[in-house]
Amino acid sequence: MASLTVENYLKAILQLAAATNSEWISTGQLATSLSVAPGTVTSMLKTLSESGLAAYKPYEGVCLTKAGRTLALRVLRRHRLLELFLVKTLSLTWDQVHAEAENMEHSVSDMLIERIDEYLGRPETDPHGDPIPSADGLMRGNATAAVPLSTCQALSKVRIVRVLNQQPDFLRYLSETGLEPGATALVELNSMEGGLISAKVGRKTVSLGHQAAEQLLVETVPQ
Amino acid sequence: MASLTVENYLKAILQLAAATNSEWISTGQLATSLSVAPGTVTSMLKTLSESGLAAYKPYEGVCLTKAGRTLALRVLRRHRLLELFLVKTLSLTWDQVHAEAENMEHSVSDMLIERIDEYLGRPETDPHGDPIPSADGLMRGNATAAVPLSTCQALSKVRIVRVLNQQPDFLRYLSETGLEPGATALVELNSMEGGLISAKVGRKTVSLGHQAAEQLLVETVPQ
DNA sequence: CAAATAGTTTTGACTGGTCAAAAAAACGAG
DNA sequence: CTCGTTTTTTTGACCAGTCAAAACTATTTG
Repeated sequence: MASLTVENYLKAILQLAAATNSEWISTGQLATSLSVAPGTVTSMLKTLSESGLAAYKPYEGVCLTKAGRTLALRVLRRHRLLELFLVKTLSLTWDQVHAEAENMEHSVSDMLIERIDEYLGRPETDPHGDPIPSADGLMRGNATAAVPLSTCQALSKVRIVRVLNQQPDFLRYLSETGLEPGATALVELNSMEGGLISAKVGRKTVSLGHQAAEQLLVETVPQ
Repeated sequence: MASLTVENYLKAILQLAAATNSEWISTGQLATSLSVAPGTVTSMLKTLSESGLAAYKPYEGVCLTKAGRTLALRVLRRHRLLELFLVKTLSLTWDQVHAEAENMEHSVSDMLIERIDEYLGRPETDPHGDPIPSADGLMRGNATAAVPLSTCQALSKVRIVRVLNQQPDFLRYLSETGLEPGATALVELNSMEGGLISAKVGRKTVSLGHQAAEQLLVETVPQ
């Protein structure tokens, strides 16, 4: 059984890889992401390498092996199913569940996760629109052509499908303005120079900085 | 924050104290109950003592302080609310939830427990009939005069209110025979010599050894 | 009451995870 | 290409939790 710590390292590698579009992750990136000293990461990477969960090249970085990737996806699956489960059963808001699931994801059995999956009707995505890896350890779907809101032309009509940033404050702001997964919006302005984008959602117009808009993935809706 | 290990030691002390009706618990009892070497217990007891969670007298044993008792009850509260929550939402059977809650009880926030408590309608007992400590760290109720089934006279009518043993196999056997909390039974025979007790539950008659019957707490029902 | 036994504590050692600080390697700018 | 900066690794240390086995204390029993 992989320890809680190992699970967290694997998950961090997986998510950094996804966020940066590159298999290999540096020691420093991991140290920052896990809030741990660089030396600690180095020693853990050797451990992961020895147990066949990651490939580690000194001074180059680390990359998950098949086994490591599968394990990381299992953790992610637990995390996302737990998030959705808490939202559905206890009506928690989506900004509350991330931290909660972070703790619980290491202490629920496969049996329980299977029951939750069944209860929820085998969902494909969690409350943030993040895809839920399948039980056999594969990251599925994601076939939809989602693009960052920041790249959308004025006058395009879009549906929000995913929010990358999980910070509670940010999520609460999105809730207040109605920019939740599933909602549709009409882009009214996208100004490179001003570094902001405005969209009409419901009857209100919302403006976001580009940095924030990059965190929202949308798909265009035929008008 | 108390570590997972500290929480488990405190909980074990509390439960051994309840099971043996004595404040003071010996090193050996704890070692057995936690499946750990006696020496390990000794060193942990010193730690607990230093952090003011338990009073430790060498060669005598250990006893929870007020603070330790409160913390232990909080863990127990989390455990029992989780059990009930899993039974209610996912229709798990009561023999499945104990092990699951054992793992989860250390990784759920107070906020989540409060929401679960609310969702369940502030229940007083878990699926085994064990009382749920209140949010302010008190073991409540238990005022009902529950006695072991093994002490009941023939012809008395009883309602099962609590099952002390949490072993899945035992619980599954109880389910099969209908001896679950809430069920009523008519004692037909209680033989000291034979060491067994028979009761009619539903339309079937069930026989139990005295040792098993001690694990079932019942209250007598006016006929 | 003394000797045997049962229970407890001490000792020394180990693992997993962590840090700070020193040493080494890689990189980038002139 | 070389010097200085950044990044990474090494080193040595620490803490929590654990064990096995030796030393010790308490209890029972002959």
